[in-house]
Amino acid sequence: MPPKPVNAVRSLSAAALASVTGHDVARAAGVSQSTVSRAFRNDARLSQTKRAHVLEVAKALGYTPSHLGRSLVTRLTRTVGMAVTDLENPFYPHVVAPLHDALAGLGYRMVLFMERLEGGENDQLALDRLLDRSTDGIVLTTTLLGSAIPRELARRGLPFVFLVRVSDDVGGDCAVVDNALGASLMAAEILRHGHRRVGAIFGPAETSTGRDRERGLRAGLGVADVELPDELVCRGPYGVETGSSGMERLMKLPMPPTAIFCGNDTIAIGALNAARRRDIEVPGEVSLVGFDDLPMAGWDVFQLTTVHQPMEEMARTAAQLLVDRVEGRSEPGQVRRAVFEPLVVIRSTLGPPPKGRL
Amino acid sequence: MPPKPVNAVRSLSAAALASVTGHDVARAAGVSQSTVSRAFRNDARLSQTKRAHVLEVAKALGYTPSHLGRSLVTRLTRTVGMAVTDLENPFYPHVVAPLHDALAGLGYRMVLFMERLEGGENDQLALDRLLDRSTDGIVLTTTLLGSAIPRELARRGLPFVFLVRVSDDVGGDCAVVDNALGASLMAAEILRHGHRRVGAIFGPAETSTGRDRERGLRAGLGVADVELPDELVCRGPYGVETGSSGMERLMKLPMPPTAIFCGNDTIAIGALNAARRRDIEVPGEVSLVGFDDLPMAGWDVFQLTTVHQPMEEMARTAAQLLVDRVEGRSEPGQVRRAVFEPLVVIRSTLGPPPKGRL
DNA sequence: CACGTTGATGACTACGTATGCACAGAGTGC
DNA sequence: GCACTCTGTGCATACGTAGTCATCAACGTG
Repeated sequence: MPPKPVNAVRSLSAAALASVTGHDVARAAGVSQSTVSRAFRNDARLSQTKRAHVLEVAKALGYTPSHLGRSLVTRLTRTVGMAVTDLENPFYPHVVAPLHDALAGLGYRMVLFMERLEGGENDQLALDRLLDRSTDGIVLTTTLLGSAIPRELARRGLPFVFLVRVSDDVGGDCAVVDNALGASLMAAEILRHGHRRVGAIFGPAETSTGRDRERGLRAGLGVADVELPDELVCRGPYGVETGSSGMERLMKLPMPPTAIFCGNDTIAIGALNAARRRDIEVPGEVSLVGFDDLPMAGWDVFQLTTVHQPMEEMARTAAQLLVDRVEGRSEPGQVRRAVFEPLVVIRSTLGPPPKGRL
Repeated sequence: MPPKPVNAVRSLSAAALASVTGHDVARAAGVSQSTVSRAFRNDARLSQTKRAHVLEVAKALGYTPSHLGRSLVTRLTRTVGMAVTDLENPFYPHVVAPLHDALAGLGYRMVLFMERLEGGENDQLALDRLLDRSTDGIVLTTTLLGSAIPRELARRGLPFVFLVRVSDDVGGDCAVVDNALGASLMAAEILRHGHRRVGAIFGPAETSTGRDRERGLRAGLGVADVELPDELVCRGPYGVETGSSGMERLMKLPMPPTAIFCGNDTIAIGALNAARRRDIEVPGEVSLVGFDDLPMAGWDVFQLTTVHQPMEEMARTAAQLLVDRVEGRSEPGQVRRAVFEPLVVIRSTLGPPPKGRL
């Protein structure tokens, strides 16, 4: 009786990659695998002649050491994860890029974790990917205030650092700008121009930036006894749409504000778009300010007055803080907070209030 | 005699992560590691009761299967690399994000490889990172025409796909828009408005998009015997600065063009900025068109007439093509090219030439 | 000349997981 | 009661690398 035909729908052989390993190089060079490993790691105990020979053979065979094998045994991946929710927001590329470069400078590679939603079962899946040891540490940039993620990371002992935003129920190293201070400085600037009827389009209240910038603005205006009545306040996610619809609503009011503080530059740009659409002059009829100082804010079509935060420096610092944790150079119990100075950048969307509306 | 004190400056224990492994779970649940593995992979041969028990114990211990261990033995990382040079260019976030989502939908994660320069020793380092088996395949988006990278990937048998740009000396699956066609359609639109003196600010000649869009524009204008004299042509990288300086140069000419074709939207926006700076009316004094149709192009402050390319669909297709390769569903020798239809989007930066300058 | 000493190298194992194989026990048909 | 099939589980091994220990040759040195 002939053998039963093996009908298994074998998981299609993944292109049958003839991956060349250290053993192959060893065989071809007439040495042991250990020697190949040592040659690539420039181990001092290996003679230079043999090292040169091994490297030559390796090059001829097209050998590249496997990251998986190496990481498994060293228990170090030399990889850092970065959690971002919304890369299409013009803000994040400007934090991802410098962070990538900073990490590269420290010998680490960067992996992007983009998660759309937070909460629910989805959350567990996302968390698993953070915790599966493919990464030595995590940079958190889009954490919501009540997020379970930092808590879970702390519980599992995976190093992390907050960048831009923080979550205050779980302590952790962070690199942020002083958002409240920045907003209050901008409030002073608004007051200095003579505004007394001020509106705002804030970002989400469940983010530390949204909350702190609101707090700073209110405090700063309070100095001159200027209030921020509810009817002059809008709120929404950090996107152009929020600014656009907020602007529409505020300017339709019987007594619209003479200046509007926007939660970030993206919102401000959305507001500027609405202004253009409705033929509202800025700053002629209404002044508009942002926060972040995106490169875009300086473009001639915008010339947005805004609050600068030193993104490159913050990213560099976050990278350093995280790597220090990963490599065990930080005190385990001690939290290191890097708070940067905001800087008001004067351009041309903030002017005096229109005559007769003061 | 007391033992000699071990003074070794031991490589600072990386936070001494008590990583819990499948063996730990097995011990705690009173089963073997194999059973733990089977529980997590939902192996049919495992009884549901035991599976439930194992998962419960695993959850209590906070166990997450190691990506390294798994990938090493399965020889599949379920990870795809994406090579990008310049994330701060407003274009790329809009390709990274949909690609990430498409890959996630297919069960793959995405890793970003950002390399600043191409060429030189730097190149070898970057290449090594692509080839170290940390990835099942690569999406190439910023390939230069003569690049060694696709050649090397092909030689090593690592699957890859071109997205947006291609390199023609090495064949490979790709998802691109028909750039030449798009540019020629735009040329027809420019002609239809009555322009005869047309200028251009092209992207880099060493990119397929730069080359093909130029070719398409010239061909499209040629239909009406309109030439593109050298003095009306600028070239530069795909950034706002190129558009800005190009615009300055062209509009200072004794006989400036009445319409300018820009290599992409970013260049066009740079040109619009220069126009704003110099108080040049668009399209009153000069018409301006772009290519890509970034979300930004539709903003009220720009209202840029441009050529749309279906980025989400292209990204989805690229993801599918690559995964087909990785999982061995594609014919090894056969190249699959997905070429998408461009679409001219009429907004308000293209109008008739100014009277008396025709 | 016996004995450390040094320097260079290989054999071997661990890392955490998946999986082929063996095997135990329960059920089934005759 | 026996041969047989199933079902569930554990054992052992492999994946590619780093690093520990042993080995071995060459080389002074007293």
